[in-house]
Amino acid sequence: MVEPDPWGSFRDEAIAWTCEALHAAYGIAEEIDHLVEEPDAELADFAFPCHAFASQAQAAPADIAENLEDALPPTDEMTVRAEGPYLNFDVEPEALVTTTLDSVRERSAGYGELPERGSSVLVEHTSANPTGPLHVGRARNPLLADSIVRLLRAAGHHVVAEYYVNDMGRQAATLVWGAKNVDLRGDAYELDPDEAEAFSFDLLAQPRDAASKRVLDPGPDEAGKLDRLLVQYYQAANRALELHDQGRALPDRDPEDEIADLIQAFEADDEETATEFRQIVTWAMKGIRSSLEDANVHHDNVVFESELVLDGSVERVLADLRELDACQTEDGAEYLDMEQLGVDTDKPQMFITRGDGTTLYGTRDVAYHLDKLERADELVDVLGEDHKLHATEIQAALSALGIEVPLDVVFYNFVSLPEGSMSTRSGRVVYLDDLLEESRTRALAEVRERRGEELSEARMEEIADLVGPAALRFNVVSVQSEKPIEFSWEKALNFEGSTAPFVQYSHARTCGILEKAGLDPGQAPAGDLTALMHDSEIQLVRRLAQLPSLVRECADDRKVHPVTAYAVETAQDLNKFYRDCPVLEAGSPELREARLALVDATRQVLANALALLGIDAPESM
RNA sequence: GCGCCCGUGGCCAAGUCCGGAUAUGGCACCGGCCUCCUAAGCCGGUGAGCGCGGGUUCAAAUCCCGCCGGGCGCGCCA
Repeated sequence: MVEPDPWGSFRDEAIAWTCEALHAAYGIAEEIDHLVEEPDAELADFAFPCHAFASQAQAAPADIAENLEDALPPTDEMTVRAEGPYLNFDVEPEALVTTTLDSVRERSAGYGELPERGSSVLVEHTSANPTGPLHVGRARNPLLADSIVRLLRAAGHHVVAEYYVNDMGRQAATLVWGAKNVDLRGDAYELDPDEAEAFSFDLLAQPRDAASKRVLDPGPDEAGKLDRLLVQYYQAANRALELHDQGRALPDRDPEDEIADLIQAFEADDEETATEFRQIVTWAMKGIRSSLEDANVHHDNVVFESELVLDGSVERVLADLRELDACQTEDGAEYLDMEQLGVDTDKPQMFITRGDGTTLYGTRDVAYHLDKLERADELVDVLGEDHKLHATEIQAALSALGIEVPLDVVFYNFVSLPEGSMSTRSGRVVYLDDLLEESRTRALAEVRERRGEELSEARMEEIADLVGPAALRFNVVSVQSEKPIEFSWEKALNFEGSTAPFVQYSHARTCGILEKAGLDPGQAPAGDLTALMHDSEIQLVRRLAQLPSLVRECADDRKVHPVTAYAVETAQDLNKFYRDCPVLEAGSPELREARLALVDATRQVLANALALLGIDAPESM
């Protein structure tokens, strides 16, 4: 049985020894896990700063370090030395190399994965309103969350990724209203001259003309990617609402009322209305899911909020919420008094029904969380930071119902444009599709320039398909999720430095070496590894050893940016090794074999790290 | 106005949760490296003391307080 987590096992050992020595020398018995550091590689693998115990031990930190060193038995796994106030540990190269490379070889694609934890986690993510294509601002959600899902799976959880479709709210209703009432051909409507330019849509008294029919009953080839068409109806509907408010359009109608009527009819399960919503939402979702597939993001399950309303779940939750003392009424609408629930928020009232009796997003989301809870042990929601208040509200509502939900919410900041945040409604957006397409095109140009003479056109296109979307994904996900990102085409399409293409390229190099050695990936012989002694070799192995620990940390903290850093660092270490240590022309057959094993292991680790990011590793590029 | 998040070389990020050894990468810039396993690469160099001001501590980019700048929120929207 190989060690699944080489670095973690050495670290645990260093901690255990330090504890023992601390106890033996000073009678101190304390948890010191958090004190043990991993400083720069030249300094030590693990370090224990002794300052913390100076007063307890009644000794200078440097003396403590000396005493601890003396108290520790020598082993062939790790060396220990006192250096000033630090007790430094170095894993013996031989132990490091054999433990690590054996583990990688044995576990191959599973290297990095941790033992089953037996708990199930339901990760809800993306859940963008089905009103149009995914834009880059929101796309941070699926890109981030899909990697969190992969990390949790690697960490041994059973994970379900779910998309919650808000098909019954005002946004969806606005789109439906638009699809039924707006003609996008845009000629005859009378407006101020400057308005006409901004709003070139024709609002029709008659629903379902040619254009809206196209939405409600599209031809076979339009059904695939209808989100881009639909969003125009959504934008037009919003524009109509705005103009109507200003008294400049639809003087004898009230779009707002008509939208409210749609919601009421849907909640009352009016068949025709339900069909319209379902159809339009399904088309929008088809477009969104196809974009997600292009970005290699997967959901295991899609839940429509209307299901929860129509099957009575929301009604049952509502009944329970009404029982609460905190539930009060204002103008016929019901709300929960947050202060009474002991929650200090910006909004003291959490409305759970409208005056017309229809429910609100928050109410339905409470029901949805209860539903999720029946299907998993732990919940993770990935939400934009604009949902922070909403998240506290539903958690407050849930705990008011006496349900402690093991819910972890991961917030992210939006990707914005230099001129401000992206907005579907206004059309100030960069769509994910366009960016993916652009990235692919750019990648193809790059491959052609570099390898145009050697590779076939088909192969170059394959590579571009792997590299373009990967560059984008890597880029978005390499920044800590709570930091804002300002979008720039230049950065998004950069293929040098800390990027996916650099990591992929390094992976391709390992494959190139193996190929020249006549070996298939994963087939390097398990020879005598003790020949690996060069600093660059050891540093590379050290890096490989760390993947499982990284997975544990990232999965537990639900963060993915350290994985991108790790992938880049591994590639950098590989490139240094590549520079310093000839493989095919190594000095001896033993060394050559050992280096081939290291190359093969690195190939595997790079591929595994990229897999956590939803990125495929090409064998050549 | 109130609440939450962010503020690190010219630019972009890591490090901040759990305070410790000369602050780590990338882009850009300057200078080198393709008779040698793919130059989407490698080596060297210039450049920050971590928004500002206090405080705690043997020790602060990391903790506390105040301020400034940016984002988000404060809907019978989602």
